[in-house]
Formats: sequence, C-alpha cells, structure tokens
Amino acid sequence: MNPKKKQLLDAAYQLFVEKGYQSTSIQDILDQSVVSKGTFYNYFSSKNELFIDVFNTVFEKMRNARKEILVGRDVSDYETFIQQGNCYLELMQKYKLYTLFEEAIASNEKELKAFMENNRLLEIEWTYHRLRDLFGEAKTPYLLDLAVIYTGMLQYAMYFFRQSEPNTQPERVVRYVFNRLTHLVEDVSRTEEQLIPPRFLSVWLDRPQDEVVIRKELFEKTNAHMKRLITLSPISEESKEAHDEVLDFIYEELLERKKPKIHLLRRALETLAEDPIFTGQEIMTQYQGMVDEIAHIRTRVQ
Amino acid sequence: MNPKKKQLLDAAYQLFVEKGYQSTSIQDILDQSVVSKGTFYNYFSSKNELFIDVFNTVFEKMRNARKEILVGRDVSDYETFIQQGNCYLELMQKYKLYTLFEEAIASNEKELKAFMENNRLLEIEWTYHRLRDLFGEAKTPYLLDLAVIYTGMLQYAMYFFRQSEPNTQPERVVRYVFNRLTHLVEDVSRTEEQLIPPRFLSVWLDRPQDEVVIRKELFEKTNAHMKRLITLSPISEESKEAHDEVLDFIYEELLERKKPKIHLLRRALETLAEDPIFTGQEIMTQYQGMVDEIAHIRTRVQ
DNA sequence: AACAAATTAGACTTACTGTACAAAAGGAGC
DNA sequence: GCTCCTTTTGTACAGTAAGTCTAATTTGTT
Repeated sequence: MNPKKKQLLDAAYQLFVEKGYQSTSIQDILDQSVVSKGTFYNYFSSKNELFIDVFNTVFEKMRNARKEILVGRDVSDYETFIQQGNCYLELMQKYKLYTLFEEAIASNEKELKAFMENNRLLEIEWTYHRLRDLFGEAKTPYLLDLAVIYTGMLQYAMYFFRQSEPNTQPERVVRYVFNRLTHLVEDVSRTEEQLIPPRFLSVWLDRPQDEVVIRKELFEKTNAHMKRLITLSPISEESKEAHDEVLDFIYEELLERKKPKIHLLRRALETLAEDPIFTGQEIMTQYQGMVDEIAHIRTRVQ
Repeated sequence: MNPKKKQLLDAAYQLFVEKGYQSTSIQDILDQSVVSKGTFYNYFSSKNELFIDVFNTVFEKMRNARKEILVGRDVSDYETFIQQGNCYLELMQKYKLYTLFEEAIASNEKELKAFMENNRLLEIEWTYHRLRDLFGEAKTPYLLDLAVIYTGMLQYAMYFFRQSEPNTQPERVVRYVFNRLTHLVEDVSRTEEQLIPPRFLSVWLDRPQDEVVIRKELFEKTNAHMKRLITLSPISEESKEAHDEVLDFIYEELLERKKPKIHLLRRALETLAEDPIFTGQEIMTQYQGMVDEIAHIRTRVQ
C-alpha cells in the first residue's frame, strides 16, 4: 500500500479511537500523519470514506481472530462459541471501539450509517449460523429471533457491566448471556413462537441467491426423508407412486424452474397434505414452510 | 409559557423528528418558528439545551401515559406490564423517535449524551421496579440483570422486527420478549447466577440514600424472619439468646450507626452462619448479601 | 537532465454555531 | 399620549470545519 495512504489510515485510526469520529477533524488527521490536504483528497473523497476504509480492516481483523478460534474444533461445541464471543468483545474493549461504533451507527451521514448497519447485520448473520451449528437444523425457524435477542442481551449486558466493573474480562458476561440463551432455545422450540422468519436475514443483506443455496441443501434432505416415509408407509403402491410424482414435481418446479409456478406448487402441496399419513406430522409442516420460503425468495430474485 | 419560547420548542420538536438533530440547523428552527436569533439565544444557551428541553417534556409525557395504565390495576399483573411496554414503544414509533434517540445517545456532545444516558438509566430503573412488582422481592438479586437483558432484547427485537414489518404494532414483540423473560426469571433464580448486583442501579443514578431506604424495608423483613426461624429451631435456649443478640447487634450496627463497623459485622455474620441450622439455607445467603450491600452503600455515603 | 507523477501549502467557498449590539417594537403605569 | 423597561429583531462578526482548486515544489524514473 502507498505509504502516504497508510500514514493517513494509521493516524485516522488512532485519532478516531482516541477522540471519536466527529471530534476528529481532517486537519487533526493531516497534522498527525504529516500529509497535506491535497494528498488526503487524492486518496479519500471524504472523511466518511476514510472511516469506512479504516474500520473495514478492523472488522476484518476481528472476524479473522474469531474465525481462527474455530479451526480444528467441533462447530457444535458450546465452549468454542463462548470463546469466540469473548474474543470479539475483548477486541472491542481493547481498541475502545464501543463508543466509536455507537457514534458511527447513529451518525447522520448516510454512507456511514449504511456501513455500520451492514456490519451489524453481518454480526447477526454470523451468530445465526453459529447458533445453527450449536443447536441443530431443527431449531432453524427460531434461530434468527434468538440471534437477534442474544445480540441485544449481550450488548446491553456488556454496556452496563462495563459501568459496574470497567476493567474486567467480558467472559463472565458472555457466559451469563449464553446460559440464558440455551434456556431460550428450549423455550421457543417448545412453544413454537416465532417473531422474524429467518428468510429476512437474506432480505436484509440483499443476497437472495445465497439463501436459496443454503435452503436447497436442507430441502433436499427433507425431500429424501419424505420419500423414505412414503415407501415405508402402509398405503397402496398406486398412492405411493402418486406421492412420488408430486414430490418430484415440487422439487423440479421449485429448484430448477426459472420461475416457479407458485399456485401449482401450493395445490400440489395440498394434495400431499391431505393424505392421513402426513396430517399432523411435523415433517409436513416443515416441508411446507421450506417450499414457501424458497418460493418466496426465488420469485423475489426474478 | 412565553409564546416565543413555545414557538421555538414546537418548531424544534417538529424539525428534530423530521430531519434528525444534526441535520437541523438553528437557522432552520428560526425560519420555521419565525423567531430571531437573538431571541433564540435569549431562551436557550445552545441547540443541545433546546433538545434537552424539548425531549424532557416528551419523555415525561411518555412516562405519564405509561403510568396511567397502571392506575386501579394490580401491579403484579403481567398483562398490565405488557400493555405498558407496548404503550411506550407505540409512542416511540408514532413520534418516530427511534433514530432520533439513537443519534442523541451516540452524540459527541457531552450534555446531550449525559441527558440520554440518564434517561436510559431511568428506563432500566423503571423496569427493575416493575419486575419486582411482577416477580416478587425474593427475586431481587437477579432483577437488575433481568431488567438490563429485557431492555436489550426488546430494543434489538424491535429494531429488526421493524425492518421486517415496518408498520405493525409492537405488541407482538413485547409479548414475545416478555414470554422469554418469564422463563429467565425462573432460570436465574434456580441457578443463582448474578451479573450486576442491584445496588449498582443507585450508584449509576448517583443517589445512594434512596437505596438504603429501599433495602431497609427488605432487611427488616428478613431479620424478623431469621428471628422466627431461631425461636422455632431445635437448639438450646442459650444458643437462641446468643443468636438473637447477634441479630440485634447487626441490625443496630448496620442501620442506625453513623459509620457501621464492617469487620465486626462480618465476624458476627460468620458466627451466625456457623450454626448448622443455617448452613446451606437460602435465607442465610440472602441475609449475608443484604448486609454486604447495605454496608457497601452506607460506607460510600460517608 | 528531462519528464511525469505525487505532494504540498494555502487560498477560497460554503455552512454552521455562537456572540454582540444597536435599532425597533411592545406593554404597563401614569 | 408619554415614559420607561423589557423583549425582539436584524445583522454583522468571529470561529470552526469540510471540501475544492491551483500554482509551486518535490520525488521517482528513464
């Protein structure tokens, strides 16, 4: 990287952390980095852009540090997850990023806000995926809610905990909040309460394709499971064949058609659901939910 | 109120809500209210002060609306609490205060930040007291944690829920989060995990005396309960008398002495705890906790 | 040495907060 | 209607900061 640019980035990082974003003037950064105004505007079109540039790398570093904790370890291990949370928060504390990020996220500068917003969403997404690692695919419908709630608990608990004991490790807080979370996983999967369907994650992050790919895997499993169920069920061979046809139709229509015919799909699903071997079965509602979600995403992609 | 001042407050409120704090210049407010700059600075020393003046009354209105829901109703009724939460969030939504408050709380202006900070604390305090109404005094040690966590869950759930369904009532969110909370109350009182002792509430709000008064009541009850326990227990009259003396000593020393002798108190407590009738009893740990807290507050008041 | 690219210093525009003060308007009592 | 005092106005001014522009200087390369 160009030395002048690096000087600017370093000085900016230092000053932002030290004094906050608004209170750091471009002149401050120029003085600190011993670079002239002209050069500054040669590399960055505004202070916002500089900030984004600086903290993109900071975020990346933090995420990498967190990722490294996972290597060679079981993704479903609770302890690993706690360590990852702890690591992330320790870095936040070490670099005193709390207030700075608060300032940026509430900034009235559109670009900045959007940048921080996106990072917030990436955090939720990461948590969502990790919760799926920890608690299993079966809990998926509730995991976006739990990721959101977990993040909220953690943020607030950290905030107030720092006020009561400023210089302690965040580990106690992470542990406390995680213990609460494990209870809530059981709680919501028992009561089946859902607030925000997980498909919104990709809506927010505006990358519907991803979600289709992720869903596809899960859908294929469920589809295969349904087929197995049918062959094992005590119904006539004719019905079995009919069901198989429907399943194949749904599969093709849903995943391979350019523009799935939603109404046809619904109809097909209904005929399937009418069979007594499926009524009241959890697998059926799961299956229906998946079809709905994927159809929803795919029509949006159009 | 002076008409010019009112004009300014009205215009400021409208513009702040519409455009945000930073993006509203004083000139904008002057234009909107048809008041001159001189008059503005006659009534407010800065834009910050104006903001604080405006939103002090807004906060008050919101709190009053919430308070009115409680009149004539049982403070321990869950439904009432949910309605109160819902009411507060609806007002936040109605007046579009979310982003505005976010902006203010992260502002780099010290006064503003302090003002919002204080309001945040008042919210936690309110929640804490209401949770005590709902779940009873026995849960007190865990209720600050729960108030903090509840607020965090609610904020984050609301934030993301608004993104998925922008124009719906917050009631679903409040209900969802409250349901989770009820589980956590059982959870933490079973595992006895505590993150932030409730005394910090008054430390943060910087009014230590209050807390002594509040604690005193609770302490008296527990003290009386201990005495009853002793008279009913199968130990010698001599031991009973000895224990009674210790209890009285602690009571006087702790609540009536100007400067309680902490080490003596600790010693007295230990002798009490040594008796087998107390070992492992929850009441004893509660009692010890209370003594610790009150002693802590009272020495700080000094 | 010659040339191109990077860099500098500083003047300049725009937009905002907050100060200062003289002039004008308003209102209460006589 | 007149006086006195307060409120209000209009405007000029100082200070800060973001961002633009340009002529001059430095640096690196061939």
